[in-house]
Formats: sequence, structure tokens, C-alpha cells
Amino acid sequence: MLKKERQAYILRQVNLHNRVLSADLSQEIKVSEDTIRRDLAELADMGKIIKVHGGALSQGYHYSLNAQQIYSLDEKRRIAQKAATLIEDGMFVLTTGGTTIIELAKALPPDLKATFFTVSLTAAVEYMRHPNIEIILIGDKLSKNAQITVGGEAQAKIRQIKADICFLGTNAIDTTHGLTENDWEVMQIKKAMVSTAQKVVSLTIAEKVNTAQRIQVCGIHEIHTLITELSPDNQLLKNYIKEGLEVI
Amino acid sequence: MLKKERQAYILRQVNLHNRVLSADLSQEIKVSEDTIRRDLAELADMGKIIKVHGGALSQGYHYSLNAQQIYSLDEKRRIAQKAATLIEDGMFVLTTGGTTIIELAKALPPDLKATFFTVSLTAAVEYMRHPNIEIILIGDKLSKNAQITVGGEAQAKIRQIKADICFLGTNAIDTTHGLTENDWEVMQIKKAMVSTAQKVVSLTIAEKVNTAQRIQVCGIHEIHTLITELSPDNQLLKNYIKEGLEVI
DNA sequence: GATCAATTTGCAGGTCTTTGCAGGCTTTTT
DNA sequence: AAAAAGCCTGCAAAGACCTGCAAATTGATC
Repeated sequence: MLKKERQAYILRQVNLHNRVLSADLSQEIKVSEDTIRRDLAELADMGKIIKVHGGALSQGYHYSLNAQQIYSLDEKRRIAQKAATLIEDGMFVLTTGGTTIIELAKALPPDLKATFFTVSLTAAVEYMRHPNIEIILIGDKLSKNAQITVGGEAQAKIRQIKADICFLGTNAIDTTHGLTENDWEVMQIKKAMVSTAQKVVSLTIAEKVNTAQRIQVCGIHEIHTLITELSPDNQLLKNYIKEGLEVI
Repeated sequence: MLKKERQAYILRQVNLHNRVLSADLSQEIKVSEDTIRRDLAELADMGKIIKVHGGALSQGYHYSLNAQQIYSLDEKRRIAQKAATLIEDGMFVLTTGGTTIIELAKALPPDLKATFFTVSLTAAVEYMRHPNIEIILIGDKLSKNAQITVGGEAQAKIRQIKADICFLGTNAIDTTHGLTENDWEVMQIKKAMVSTAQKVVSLTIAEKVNTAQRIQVCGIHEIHTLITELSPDNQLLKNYIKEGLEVI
């Protein structure tokens, strides 16, 4: 096998699998690992692959390492757009925190007149920009991790509110475990919201769909509407429709 | 699994769920926790995540409010410095909002362990930077003008708190009218604070000393301590000392 | 086809990286 | 204050890497 051939083969493998190990290639092609290493080094010099200890990665891999400012901002914007259409004048709206909710706050039409209840500082700040929105901040201990208020007081307050709709920035959701979280206090707050709201809407990027965390907020059937950046007829969402959720 | 792959995976998880635990990752990826820790440390060095005890947080999530132009910043800093000396470990501290209070928040020594109650969003955000401060946010309707929560609920909550000390960002003060405000709702909140705190401290730049507004918060004798950027023996403050206030 | 220079390959050895683990320390939780 | 969890340091083994070199291959030329 010629050097050029071999390198072409390697390149194909890298692009196909996104990664290769020198040891594997050496076996497949039946040349020494040194040769593979030299090939990888050359391809890396040409900028066609990324050399790492033990093998190489495809170029595309590099981009996913450079995290953008807010993760999946575009997706979240699209979700926010859809979510905003559910809010009507005069409604009582309950929201958690999180970057998706912030995007929702930004996406609200400026003439919307509604009352927003929130436990999130950052969401509150965002709502303040809107001229016609009344904001009720739910007080209690402030969690430094989640940047929302948590605790018994807050939960009690939430349960007093007869909210028309509740938007949950969602950490993980799947059909068996329902909506799950990684923080006990946050879970309790969300749980309170779910229990008191007429309609529960989960906002989540597709990447988090069908993932689970350790603490359950509520079962899948307690959620009425699921919003992702995908089209509702996407394959990934089939199961949720089957479970009776409205998918937007 | 290659090291870079693993780190990319970790980064993705962090960005997805805002927070990860080393123990979880170690299980998922099936490497030792040490390796995870080393990865997290590296990613943190690169500034892609924030390392915390037991895991890591996503970078983009913890964003701060951009500070606007603050009027007479230097004076307020000096006031904040003096005010910070009044706070001791374990105290319950009550604060309003306003730029002077924000400076106070920034001036707090990092090892101070205390509990802060506040009605101000921006102050709360600032307090969150401090590792050892517990923050209780007092909820209610959010006033867009004052950027603090106002209303009966908030007042009732404030009165329940047995605060050791209360810092009032002050709009106007003179010996005859006492502490005055121009907003009815803000006045009520401050009034509640004055009535419940052991010690009431008014923070004000010299420019506002001997000015009055239309709504009284409290008489001059309900204030225990007055802090300005001036030296306590300054001519301007004589009258307040004569009235029995502690002037710093 | 034979020859020779240039290139390529494999190998030996020594070095560097990565990983897991032990022991002691620090932080957090109870 | 004690117990648990997480962290840090140092260390050792495994694997990957690099350097230099000699053997093998290539290909250009006669």
C-alpha cells in the first residue's frame, strides 16, 4: 500500500468516525504504529485532521470544543418564539430560571400585558425591560448555583398562585422518568410550580430530550406541552406525542 | 476514549445541564474521579467551565448585570468601605437597593459570613459573588423604577426579620424632616426596615445631606448612624452629631 | 534490467503523557 | 465536633511519542 493511499484511507476513517486510534489503524493497515504516527502528523500539518495523544480527531470535532457564549443560543431563541405565542393578555405566568427562560423573556411581544411570577433573578431583570408586564418576585433563600430563590417560603408562595401557565426551563426529560433535575432545592420549586399551574410547559433543546438526571420533578403526564426547536413531527418527539403531550 | 473526546463530552454535559458532578461523570465515562478532576481543572484553566467543589458549572450561565455609569463612584466607594466595617460575622443584615448599596456589596470582605436580606435585585446579584454570604431575597411586586420589590407582602416579611443592622441607601436627609423619599412604595419598604432593625444606618453622599423630598420614611432620631464620604468632623455633619447620631 | 539516490519504513532506546492509586489534607455536611 | 466527601501530591505502570539509524522500497536514469 502506497503512502498516499494509506493517508487517504486514514483521512476517510477519521472523517467517517470522527476519531481514530493509532493502534487500531496500525492493525488494520498492517504497518507499524510509527508509520501511522508519521502519517497522522503529516495530515495534521496539512490541517486535515487534529492530532491528539493516542490518535486523531476530525476537524469538525474542534468546533464543538469552542463552546459558544450561551450554549445553543439559536435553538433557544426558536423555542422562545414558540413559547411566547402561548401567552395571552391578562394571564398569570409562572417561570423558572435558566437561559431558555431568559430568551423567552426577550421574545415577549412588547404590547403583551400579563403578570409574571418568577423565582429567577436574571429572568426578573429581563422582564423589567418590558413596559407592560407586572412582575412578582418570589422571595426566599437565594441559591447561588441555580440563581433562583429556593426554600419552603417560596414553595408555599408558589402554591398560592393560581397561574394560568407555567414555563419550565428543563434540564432533562424522558418518557420513563419524566422531568428530572440535579438539584434537590430546584426540584422542589419546580414541583410546586407544576402542582399549581393550569398548564405546564416544558422548554428544552432537543439535545436534552431523552436524557435523565437523578431527581424527579414530575412524571411525564403532568406536563401538558413540550417545546423544542425541532418541528413537532420530528422522529425524536414521537414518543411524547404518543404519551399524550402537546408538542410544538 | 481519547482525552480530548472525554473533555469535549464533559464540556457538552456542563453546557447542557449547567452543572455536573465529578462522581457522575466518572461513572458515565468509566474513568477514575481523579481523571475527571484533572479534566475539569484543565477545562477550567481554559476558562470554558467554572470548577467548584465536587464538580463544575457552566460558564455562560453565571453572567452578571453590566454596571451602568455610577454617579460619584469614588465617594460611594469610600462610604461602602466605612459601612463594611460595621458588619460582623453571623449578623443579620437588611439592605435596600441603590448604587451605594451595590458598592457596599462589593466592599464586603470575602471571608465575611453573614446573612443578607434584601429587596434589591441588583444587590442580590452582587451578594451572590460572595462565597460565604447567605442571601434571602424578599419577594413581592417588582417596582420597575426603584428596581426593588415593594408591597404589603414584602413589608410583612421585613417586619418578621430581627435584623441586627439595616443599611439604607438614602435619597435625602435633613435634621428637621429626617429621612425622606419621593416614592410611596419605596418609603413603605424602608419604613418597615427601620422599624425592625436593631441599628439603622443611613448611607448618603454629602451632596444629599440637608436635602429633603416629599415623603418621610422616618424621623432623624430613628436613625442611629450616618455615613458619608466626609470626615466625621466636617462642618456639614455637626448638626447630626448634635442630634445624637453616630457619624462615621 | 541494473544502479544509485531519495524516500519511506521499522526498530531500539529513551522520554513524555496519561492514568489510577495511596496517603494526607481540606472542605462540606451532619 | 465528627464523619464523609472531595481534593492534592507524589508515585509507578502503561502506553504513546520522539530521535536516530539502518534496512527496505521506490523511481529515475542508464
